[in-house]
Amino acid sequence: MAKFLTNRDENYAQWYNDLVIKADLAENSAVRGCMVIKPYGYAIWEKIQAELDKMFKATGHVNAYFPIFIPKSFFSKEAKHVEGFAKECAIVTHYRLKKDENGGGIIVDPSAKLEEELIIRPTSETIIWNSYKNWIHSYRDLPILINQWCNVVRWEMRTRLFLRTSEFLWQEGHTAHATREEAIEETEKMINVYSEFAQNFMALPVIKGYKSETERFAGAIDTYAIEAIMQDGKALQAGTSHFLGQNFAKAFDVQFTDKNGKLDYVWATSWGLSTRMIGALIMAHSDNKGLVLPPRLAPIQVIIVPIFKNAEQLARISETVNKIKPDLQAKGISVKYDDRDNNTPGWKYADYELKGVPVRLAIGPRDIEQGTVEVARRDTLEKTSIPVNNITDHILTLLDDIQKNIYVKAAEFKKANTFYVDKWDEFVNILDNQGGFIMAHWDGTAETEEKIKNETKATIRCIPFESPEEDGKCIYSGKPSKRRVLFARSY
RNA sequence: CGGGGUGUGGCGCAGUUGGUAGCGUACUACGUUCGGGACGUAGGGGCCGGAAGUUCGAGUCUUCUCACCCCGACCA
Repeated sequence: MAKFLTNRDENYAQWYNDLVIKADLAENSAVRGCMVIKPYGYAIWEKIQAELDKMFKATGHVNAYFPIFIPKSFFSKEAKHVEGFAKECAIVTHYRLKKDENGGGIIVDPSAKLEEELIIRPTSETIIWNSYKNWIHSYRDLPILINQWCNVVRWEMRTRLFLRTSEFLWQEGHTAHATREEAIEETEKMINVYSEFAQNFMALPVIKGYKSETERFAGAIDTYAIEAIMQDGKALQAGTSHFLGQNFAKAFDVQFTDKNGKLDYVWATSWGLSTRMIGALIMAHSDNKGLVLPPRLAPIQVIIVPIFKNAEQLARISETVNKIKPDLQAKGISVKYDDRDNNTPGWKYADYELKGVPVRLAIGPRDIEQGTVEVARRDTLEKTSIPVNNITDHILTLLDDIQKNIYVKAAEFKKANTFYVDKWDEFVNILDNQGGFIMAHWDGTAETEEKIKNETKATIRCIPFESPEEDGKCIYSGKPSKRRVLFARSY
């Protein structure tokens, strides 16, 4: 058994941390709160980027790049926005170092103080809308549908690999529209893109919904989010899409002339998804043997392990591998052949299981004799012997099966851990003892939301789009409510 | 910023009443192994986070300091 991993059921947080390190996804860096994303972890991010980027392009978006530095004055133009981010900003105040006259070291040159400090972007609405001001004059300039892939910095007090780091990678879309309706449509479109991505690629079932006013993005009129459940019953916000109204247009004075020659402020949206998704991927599917990656995001989909006693045997096995590997690759499957002789097959099995490679092929002398390949799937750990001549087709369907199975498993987990609760005792009891998603009535006030948060650490994750209207009473205050909202403790 | 903890070969750890550093693992070489994390033999690698002090002598005692981790408040 996984003697190198902390047991998931004994210490979930430690299991997660161990897994990130042992699977070689990332490590802590010399800079507090910042991680080094190692090649295997970055390869997952590249997969996420590639798929999302395709989806963005397919919905009419283009990529661009804006500066990492934002003049301090830009930030204060939108009141709620600055309020929301002020407490976690990194600020550049100088642009030069010099030798310390008193010691051997190097100090900040006091004479190189910036006229205006620069904020390292925690998000780019301000710098982008400052540009949009110059780009937009007429309704003919709209819509602008731009995305950028970049890093952002939010000076968090406590950090965890992938889930919350001071610097993280993400994409942020920033769109500008002529009408309120169009902007809302865009906001909805993008939360749907995220939701489809989560379900189809990450094998992660999510709940789409509105954020309550207190949980809303700083500066947004409305925030839509997708929320996923992790194996410890906690919720993880996996992506957000914001309807910004005319807030940023007004803050940056971005007006356009409409078809009737009338001047109006531009309508905006923004939406983002970050490297945090890798954390979600890990926490949603993995087990005590290590990662379980959905095939569609796995950097290596098929690993081939030869079993050999000597060079001649390896040569014969390699002959077979050299036939099947190109076939698999021709079908777009990423395959690695691990013919290193410094580890035993057993060691390699354990290692690739730790790394979550969906399918493992083992080929030994016995297989060569019988014309078979041993196929092992990571999700169920089942092993079967398959004739070598139809291995490609078998693996193609197997990868699909695994993708589906991981999704179904996660969906069943979500269902089994979603509770419809009407009594406060039960609400508290579930949170304390098993966790999970709780669908309960809420009176719609920030006061009640705050009280529930203080007493249980549970927050309103979202007001689900698909929550049907039903008469009920607030779980906390007993006041009337029209629909259930999603409560959970969260990351 | 509050509470707790840890700093000793790359990693994980031990180190007794103070006596001049050891184990596991990883690494290197050779040999035997190889169908679920192999084994043997031989090697290389550490001024014990930093500073000051006590002492004939400090990984160990004292004081100060730095860093990191975990739990809370803040957050994608």
